[in-house]
Amino acid sequence: MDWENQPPHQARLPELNDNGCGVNNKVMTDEQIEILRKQIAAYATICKQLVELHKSLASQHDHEGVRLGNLYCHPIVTSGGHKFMGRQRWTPTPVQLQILERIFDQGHGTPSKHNITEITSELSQHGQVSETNIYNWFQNRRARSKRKQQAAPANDAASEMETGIESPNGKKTKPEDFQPLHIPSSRSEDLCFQYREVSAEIHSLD
Amino acid sequence: MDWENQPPHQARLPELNDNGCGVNNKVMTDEQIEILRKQIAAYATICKQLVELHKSLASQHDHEGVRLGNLYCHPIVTSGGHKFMGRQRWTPTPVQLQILERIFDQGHGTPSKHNITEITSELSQHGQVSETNIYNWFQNRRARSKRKQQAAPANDAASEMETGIESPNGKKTKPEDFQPLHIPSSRSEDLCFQYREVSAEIHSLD
DNA sequence: CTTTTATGAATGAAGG
DNA sequence: CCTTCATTCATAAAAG
Repeated sequence: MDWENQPPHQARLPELNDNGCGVNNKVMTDEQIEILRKQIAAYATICKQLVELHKSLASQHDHEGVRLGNLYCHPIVTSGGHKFMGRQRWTPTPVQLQILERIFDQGHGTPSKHNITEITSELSQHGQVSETNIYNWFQNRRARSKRKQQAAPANDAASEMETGIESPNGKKTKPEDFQPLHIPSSRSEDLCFQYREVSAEIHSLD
Repeated sequence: MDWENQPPHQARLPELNDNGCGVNNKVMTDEQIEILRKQIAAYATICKQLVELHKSLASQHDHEGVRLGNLYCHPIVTSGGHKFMGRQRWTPTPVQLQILERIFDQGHGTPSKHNITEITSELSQHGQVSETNIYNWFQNRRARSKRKQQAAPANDAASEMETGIESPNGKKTKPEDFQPLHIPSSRSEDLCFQYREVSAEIHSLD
């Protein structure tokens, strides 16, 4: 990695908005904005995939009690007590999450019983998981996705530049409100390809 | 990773929508460009760190589990000293808080949907707030109120409790427990990042 | 400035 | 499906 060694300087963009009017403010066209969005999206993809990679790599070597976050049944036999705290809440690994998201985004809002079984089977290759987990996940995902959609459509051509309001909170400011650029194709096979490409693009950005 | 540490840029032009040249393309201000650039910089940083992490992981191939499975961390790069992330959480004003507390104490254990809207409406007169904020507030308030009650008298009645690992010390468990060891590499506490962060970043692009 | 605490928000699971 | 709860995560605010 060497892209972080760039000297500090201001973002320089191709001056294609210089129409000779004497105005020298730097602006971006829709096209440029789109490019930037794609770049960021590409980074998101890479980051996700790298995390997955790490995750699965780690899980290979980590058979021990994983610290927080990971599933782990506390077989702590209720020693002499009548209360056992089975701290056990499934936490999808990044790999599993990606798969789930993909399936969810593929439109099929119908996770039928059979599909659940299939999905569970697939996810099991990346970590402990049960059908109930999958069922719940889709249930929650759908409900929350829906709930988010119902809010914050009141965003017209408002520009926060002039308002002076520091709060980005218009209505419901949730990260998942809309996904206009929810990652371009998350095919994990394209990692290397995307990696190189983005690297190059980043350089051109500066 | 220093290239994002740049001095305040010089050209700032708040208004640049129409320069009178008849060109009607959408444009971005320097500030907006700066935001985008920093977002990309953040991704670059993350990717770089992840790659390094991966390298060190790979080098110590069959080592003991390098718990990077559940990377937990704070900021997703704090550059320049600007808050460019849209990750801002709502903080009730004293007035709002007072109103909320009053409503909560009024016994209404039922902050139903309609009430939420009403309350939100009222609080909006005292500051920016959303229904989700209110919903969360009551949710948290109830949960924590409950937990506090069950923790208070548990001080001397601990005789019944087993010597289990879990030690409900009353309040919250110490977060320090979660970082027994991280990667055996340098500055390991800096290269954590969470999936959620990336998601938020991406979505905040809009 | 660093560490700790308080609390807004995210989410898996349970109930209806 | 929808609501509610419990637990955890992340961060603004407070403490040192």
